[in-house]
Amino acid sequence: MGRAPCCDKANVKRGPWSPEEDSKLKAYIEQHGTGGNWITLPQKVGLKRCGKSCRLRWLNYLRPNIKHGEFTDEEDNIICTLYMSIGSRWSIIAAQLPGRTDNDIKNYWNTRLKKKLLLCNKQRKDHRPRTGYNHNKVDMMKEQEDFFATHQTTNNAYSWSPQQILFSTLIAPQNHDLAECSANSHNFQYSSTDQAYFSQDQLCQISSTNHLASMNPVNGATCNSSVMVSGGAYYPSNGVCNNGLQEYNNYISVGLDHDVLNSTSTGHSQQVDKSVLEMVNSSTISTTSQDQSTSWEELSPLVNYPPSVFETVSPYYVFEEPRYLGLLKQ
DNA sequence: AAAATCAGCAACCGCAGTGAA
DNA sequence: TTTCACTGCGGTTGCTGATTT
Repeated sequence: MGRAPCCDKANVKRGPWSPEEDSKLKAYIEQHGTGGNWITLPQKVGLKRCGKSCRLRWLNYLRPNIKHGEFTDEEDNIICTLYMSIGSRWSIIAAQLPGRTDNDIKNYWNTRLKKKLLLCNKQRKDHRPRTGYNHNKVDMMKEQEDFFATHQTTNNAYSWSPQQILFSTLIAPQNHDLAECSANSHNFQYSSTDQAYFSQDQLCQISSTNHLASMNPVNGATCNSSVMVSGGAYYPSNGVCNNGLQEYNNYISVGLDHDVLNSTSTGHSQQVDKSVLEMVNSSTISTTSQDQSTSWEELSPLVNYPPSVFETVSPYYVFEEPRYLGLLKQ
């Protein structure tokens, strides 16, 4: 037996809403509220619309304080940062942008922001050589030194942006008992329970279960603020968690070893992970329903990696030997 | 000027989660 | 404990105006 339809599709109006319908719905809800039941609402209002359609119209267009029009740079940054961290969880992202709807943000990302990012990336590539798998070792050494010079702090803790940490969790192995990579003064471990522990600094514990990555302080670490409302994400910075969004631009850009990513896939439910794997496997990611695509080569430099992941016995070999990441069984 | 293509966005669809009965 | 109505979400579709050929 199939699911009962939410309304009689033959007798409901579809397509764009007329101003009259808008004003009827708006007036009714402002006076009576939704009554907690969208299905019966159209009848009460006197509209030949599906309840779901009414709900959507109200939430995306009619409700008060909806912001339409251009997104600000700050909004762009928030969307990008959260997308890199949690993927296409539009409702969560929308919760961080007052007045914006998930639908708005989704459309904005799919039609404009993604292209904008790619354009930025292209311009950046024009100005500096790309780091990556084939990057020469001297350049990589210099880049790492620059990064650590910028990020290492007095108590020997690095600053991590939330997406650096969360993304590293997303690419963590799911089926391995325990993968570990250690270097310098830092250890970085992944367990098969999809959690990552910072064993050296004992700052945070990450879990990305239930589609939502989150981090919680352990062993006396302090956290001042949460980056994501729903996820309760924290990250360490100088032993204290600050606002990671401000640090979004302080990233180290690295190329991807496709073997590493291919080795991390099975059974992973994270949407970011899924899209990454799609990109890796097909070399392209679909951006719209039309035949437009964005190559992984273009997007990969936009994804940030925690420096520790790339620290190994010899950090300069890490790009050539995925097993050093602890992501492949040896 | 007309046709084709593109871009933006509102709206729809179907699935999963939730809670009441 | 199970069933089912309802809600919310993310992916997709298709319409419309703008731009290009």
